[in-house]
Amino acid sequence: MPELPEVENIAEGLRAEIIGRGLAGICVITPGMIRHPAAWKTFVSRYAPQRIVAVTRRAKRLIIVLENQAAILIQLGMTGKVVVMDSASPREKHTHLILELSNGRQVRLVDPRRFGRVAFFTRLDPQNPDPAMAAAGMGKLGPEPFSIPAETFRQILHSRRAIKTLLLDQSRIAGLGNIYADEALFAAGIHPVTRADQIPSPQADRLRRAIARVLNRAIHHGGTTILDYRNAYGEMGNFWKKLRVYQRTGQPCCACRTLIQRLTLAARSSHFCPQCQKPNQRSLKSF
DNA sequence: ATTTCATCCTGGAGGC
DNA sequence: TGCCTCCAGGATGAAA
Repeated sequence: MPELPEVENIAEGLRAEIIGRGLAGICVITPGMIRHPAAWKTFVSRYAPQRIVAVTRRAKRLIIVLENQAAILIQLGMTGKVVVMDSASPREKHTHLILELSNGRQVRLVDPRRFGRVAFFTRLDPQNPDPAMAAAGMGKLGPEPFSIPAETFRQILHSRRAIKTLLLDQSRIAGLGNIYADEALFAAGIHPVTRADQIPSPQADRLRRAIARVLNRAIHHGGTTILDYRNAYGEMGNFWKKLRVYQRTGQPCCACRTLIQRLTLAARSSHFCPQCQKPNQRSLKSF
């Protein structure tokens, strides 16, 4: 399940492979994956012969920047992956989009569950992509999780919702998914059901820094591979070896040996150490 | 307005 | 072995 660190690694791998190459053609295999624009066939025919000038990322969205500020956006959803292969190599099942490069290589989007999506832009500012994405109906994104000012973070936590639920809300903070939300909460010693506005500010600041630290470490280790994630070279990430709570239910906590527990919150599993992450009184009452 | 919930979709796991 | 059911959860849009 690609979250921010996985997308960052994919972008990094893609940069070396495709920047400076010409985009010789775009092959849409599954039109249902294209969410924008409705007239995407026009984009495909008109903007295909362009040079790729950059590969960037906004939250979990991968942005391939073309000349004249045209851009292709890929959101990987749960099971999406991007691979670069020779055009002659056999096409994997569930391949939905192929970008043909001028050197005979291909960028392919493979996504068994089709939760991912693709959008084409005739004009998107790589420094400020949010307006174009909003105009495409892609939903608001909160700030990137690195370097959020303490005061901004305090405002984000001003909510009665459980902190875990809040961390997964992309319109509040963009880029966290279930894995790194659990890992950041463990690192900050906060129980997932804790009401966000009941977290004392020293602990809130610990969480703010834990989020950035966990994501940076995951990027450094090539991301986390649970099932499907691969980088642009088809390699698995190594961060799963570093996970402290995620999918470790019943295993001893790395800090205190208490067994990791799991609970369902907002229809998602949360993993936590009941000893290191004590719920406060308010959250106990509301849960 | 805020928050929750069903929905999309396939593959893998476990039960029988 | 094979069939069935359940589960995984990112993002969205409808409903409470």
